[in-house]
Amino acid sequence: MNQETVKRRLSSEERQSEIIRVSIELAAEKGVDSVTTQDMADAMNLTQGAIFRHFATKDDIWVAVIVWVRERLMKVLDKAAADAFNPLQAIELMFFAHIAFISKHPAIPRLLFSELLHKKNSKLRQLIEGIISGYEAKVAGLLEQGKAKSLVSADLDSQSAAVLYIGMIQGLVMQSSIFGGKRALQREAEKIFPIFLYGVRARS
Amino acid sequence: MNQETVKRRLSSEERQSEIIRVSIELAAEKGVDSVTTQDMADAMNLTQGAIFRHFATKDDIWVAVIVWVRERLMKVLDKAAADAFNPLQAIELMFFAHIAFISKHPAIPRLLFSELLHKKNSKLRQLIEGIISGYEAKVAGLLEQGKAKSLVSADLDSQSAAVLYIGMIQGLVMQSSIFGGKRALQREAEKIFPIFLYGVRARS
DNA sequence: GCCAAATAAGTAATTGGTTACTATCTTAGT
DNA sequence: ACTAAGATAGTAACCAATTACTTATTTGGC
Repeated sequence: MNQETVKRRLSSEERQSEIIRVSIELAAEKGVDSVTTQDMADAMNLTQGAIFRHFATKDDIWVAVIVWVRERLMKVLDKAAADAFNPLQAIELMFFAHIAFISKHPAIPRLLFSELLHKKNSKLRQLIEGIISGYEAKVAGLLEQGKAKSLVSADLDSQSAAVLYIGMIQGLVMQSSIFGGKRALQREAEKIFPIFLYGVRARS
Repeated sequence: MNQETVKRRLSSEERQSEIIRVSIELAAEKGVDSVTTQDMADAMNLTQGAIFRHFATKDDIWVAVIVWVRERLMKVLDKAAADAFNPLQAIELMFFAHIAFISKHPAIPRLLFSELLHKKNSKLRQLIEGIISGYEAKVAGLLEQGKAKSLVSADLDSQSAAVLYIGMIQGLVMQSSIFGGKRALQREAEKIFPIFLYGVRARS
């Protein structure tokens, strides 16, 4: 046994982080619903039962994953928006920051936009709903600010535009899931965003 | 036992149709992945084993469901597009026909846009990919026709616009899945489509 | 038109496999 | 030596698929 495969014991906190990490990886590979606790254990050279030293139930793992995603995603989005000179640019920077985030973590959209929603688990459902409706509210708010600065069409329905914004991301994810890898996602994002922009921009 | 509950034997063809029907219903209620053959059997007052007189495997059921959806959806879309006076109107009519179709069969988007894609089952994956890419091609083609008639901006990327179109539907589905029922879906659709339209239309 | 034989739909029970979760024992790290 | 992480070996529930058997429906020869 070399240094690499020596079995070290980690603190529960460290293991929780590792479980969250491998869960996201595995979800990217084979879909959220088909990730088993055995898969997780295998991915970190642990026995299946050991998982339950650190999480009481499997659902708790997904809750922790979603919380992790929320924190990271919000940080990325806020940071991107902070660099903008105007509300419309803030939306643009957020969009491309989100796409870059997805490129790095392909499981994210699958976690937020998929079947997980429809399980009875209300904690998970509530979390995901909170993230998405919060996101929509943020986009809609920026669009309203854009209206005040005459950057955005005055008769635009901001809420609907925010739905279109979210859908744009979903569409891109589906596109790349069907046709290709990460590079395609970035490239397609650059082509699709101007269409959205024309849709919301103040007409001259 | 009254007339209603008398157990009649149905031909395999009839049973297959019934299995497809209840599978779609159940998928709408509890998500595709959590529909069991027992659920199906219960929903049609049959024993679980009897399902396998009519389909060799459970996957074959989902394949049949997707084929059914493809046929119905394509019929609905073609019919809608046929009534249009120009390519842009064709896209609009298709869009609202699709929304109406989803309102009637809420499981449809969940079947096409969900985890089912990511299973190894290549037959299913191929089918769904075919439907979506065919749909995109149809929308992109109409947009190209729109360009020829100067209805659509000449510098529009039709393929990307088609992705946005698909995403618009996904966004609406997610919206209504989170916030509400069918009426909301139709109403939101009417508010969101003009934004897409402004995005692709020829600028004056 | 009748009826026995063939066919096919349905039942009940079971099989083999998977999965989340647990009880008990072991051992690494401090 | 004590504590907490991990191993081992379960259990109960669930699920797709199969088997042996039953019964409804169809069909072909008269």
